[in-house]
Amino acid sequence: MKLDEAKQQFINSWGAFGTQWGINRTMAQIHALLLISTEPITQDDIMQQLSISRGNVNMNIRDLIGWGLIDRVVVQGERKEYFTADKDIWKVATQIIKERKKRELDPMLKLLGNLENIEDKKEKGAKEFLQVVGDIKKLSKHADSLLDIMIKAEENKFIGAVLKIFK
Amino acid sequence: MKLDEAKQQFINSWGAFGTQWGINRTMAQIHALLLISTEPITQDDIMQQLSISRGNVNMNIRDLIGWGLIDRVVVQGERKEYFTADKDIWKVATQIIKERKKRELDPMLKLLGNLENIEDKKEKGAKEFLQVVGDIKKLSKHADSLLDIMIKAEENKFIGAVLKIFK
DNA sequence: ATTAATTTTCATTATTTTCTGAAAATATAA
DNA sequence: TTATATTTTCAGAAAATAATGAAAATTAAT
Repeated sequence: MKLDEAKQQFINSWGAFGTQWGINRTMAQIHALLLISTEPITQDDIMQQLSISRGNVNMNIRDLIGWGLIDRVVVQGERKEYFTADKDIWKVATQIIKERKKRELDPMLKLLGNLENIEDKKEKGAKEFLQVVGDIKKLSKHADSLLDIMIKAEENKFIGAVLKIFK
Repeated sequence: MKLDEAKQQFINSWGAFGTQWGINRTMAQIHALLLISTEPITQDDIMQQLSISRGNVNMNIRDLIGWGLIDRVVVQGERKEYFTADKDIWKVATQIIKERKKRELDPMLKLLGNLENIEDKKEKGAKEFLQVVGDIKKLSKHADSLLDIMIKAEENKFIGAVLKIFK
């Protein structure tokens, strides 16, 4: 396989994987493109490389910045804005985990907490309902902790080493 | 909040969360409904409770069975089919992890392996590309191991205990 | 201050995904 | 076997999501 071909396949596949994870295909593709771009690139470069409109590029770039995955960079003597993505994949993963925790896990825990405050806990079926809700809450908290461990493991060699024992 | 209200909110929210994770809203709702149903229920029950068509119910049930999240059960003396969901949330999580590993992580590792076979590894930019691809591959393998640990932790108290140290 | 380049917004359009409902297939009972 | 109940399929409809492109806003240069 040629390098350009491989790059193209990487971008396309990344987009397809993104879709499965509930992420907009184009957003994933832009991220992929930036990951394998050695130099910062402009919105026009992205438009041209992915054959998409200016508006589309602009909106998705804004989202990616919101996710903390890409950054604007100023290129000396250039008027246009340039963009780069952090190439450190561990940091990328950590950042995604942090954001998803904030955007999804936290709201979920809040919801489950609310659902536990039902009026008549003696009512038929209440026990089973509270059991399921309680269990999901417990599991969510476990996941929360585990993700924190992963985030810490990125900086802490000791934890990383201990985790390896179980592999 | 009344129990019925809480149940309804659980179903709706579960559907919304599902959407964020790339899962069909209705499928998530059906799963939620089955999680909080104390007895097995029929397709007609689901149609009625969620106000959706027979075809929709049937297709999503088939998917949920494919995910290993729900089961058909035979009710003595009844002609209709009944369905239940496993209420053990740890098992549910484990099952989802197993399936996603199979459906997403494995194909991803295969793709990355292919991308490493580019013809001219001396070409300009090839080094950086291979670095990113290699790093993602490494990370995916780590994730793979970690998920295996989680699956094991479901059965193995010792691993669960060690993981707790870091919380 | 005026002009030109660049970015952002957002109403409209296109695409993708999901849902419906009726017909076909299958299974059970009479 | 024939009739009836139940499940499955799938073409077309509806809904949800994403993309376009041109106008508006912003920014920088002259």
